[in-house]
Amino acid sequence: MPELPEVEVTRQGIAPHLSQQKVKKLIVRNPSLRWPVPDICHNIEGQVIRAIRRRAKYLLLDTEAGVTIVHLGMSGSLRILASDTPPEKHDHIDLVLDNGQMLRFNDPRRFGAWLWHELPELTHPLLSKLGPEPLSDDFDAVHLVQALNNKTKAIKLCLMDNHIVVGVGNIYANEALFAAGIHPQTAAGKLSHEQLLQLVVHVKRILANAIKQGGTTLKDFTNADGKPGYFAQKLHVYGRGGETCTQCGNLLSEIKLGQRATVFCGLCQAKQ
DNA sequence: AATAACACCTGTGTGC
DNA sequence: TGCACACAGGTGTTAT
Repeated sequence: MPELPEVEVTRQGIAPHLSQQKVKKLIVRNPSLRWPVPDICHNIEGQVIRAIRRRAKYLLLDTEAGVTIVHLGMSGSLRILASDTPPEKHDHIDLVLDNGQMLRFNDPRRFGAWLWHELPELTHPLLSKLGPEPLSDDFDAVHLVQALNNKTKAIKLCLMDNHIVVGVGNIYANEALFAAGIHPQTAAGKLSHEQLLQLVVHVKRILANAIKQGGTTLKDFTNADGKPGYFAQKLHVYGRGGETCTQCGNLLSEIKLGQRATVFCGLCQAKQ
């Protein structure tokens, strides 16, 4: 479900409900997520949630005692509900607040994660080696030139590599490459400075726009209030293999890159 | 060191 | 209707 825009929309949705609220109880109904939910996560009980941050696709709940780290994986979602709402299928975790509400974590595929870290700094192994945030000034053409220098890997795979830039998943990698007119299989190190500049501009524009639209709802993404996102109406290539290019009318090609569906226009994104 | 493939898991859609 | 199979928004781990 979630790429960076969906995670950010979730953060914005839950933050007002959680901020400065005291946690009464953490209920872990099914601890077998991507990693077993550690018992130490219960350290959040009795704590006040000071801030709700996002780093890459991780959500961070800050307290005096430590940080809860949440990842939604492929199919996870968070909802704010009344704390007496009966759990349904795949409702694995409830963070129950003192005020009668709770944060409920649902994840059918269980690729998501719920972890605990003692320090407010982002020193957790999952967070310490991440590349820059795509919407920050640290993500620019200079950074990409340096990070992609001499790389033979396909540019699309590099865009989706968290060491190079975080938060760009399969949907937005396809969309950004189309917008920048770059063939997804191009060796990353072969791109010109101008092409990398274009890529930076479009990654930022598309992600920012998707956040503004409430994220992309393909099948089941909803925000914390249960509302869908509307960015799917703006997708130019993702999920449109075999259909016509919105730019030139050519039929869009579909291939696999890193076992992920990759859609592009052979004319607008000509190979180098 | 860099790249490619695999793994985790459930739900859904397709074709027979 | 049932079954087998491919595929899905992610990413750490293992193999090459």
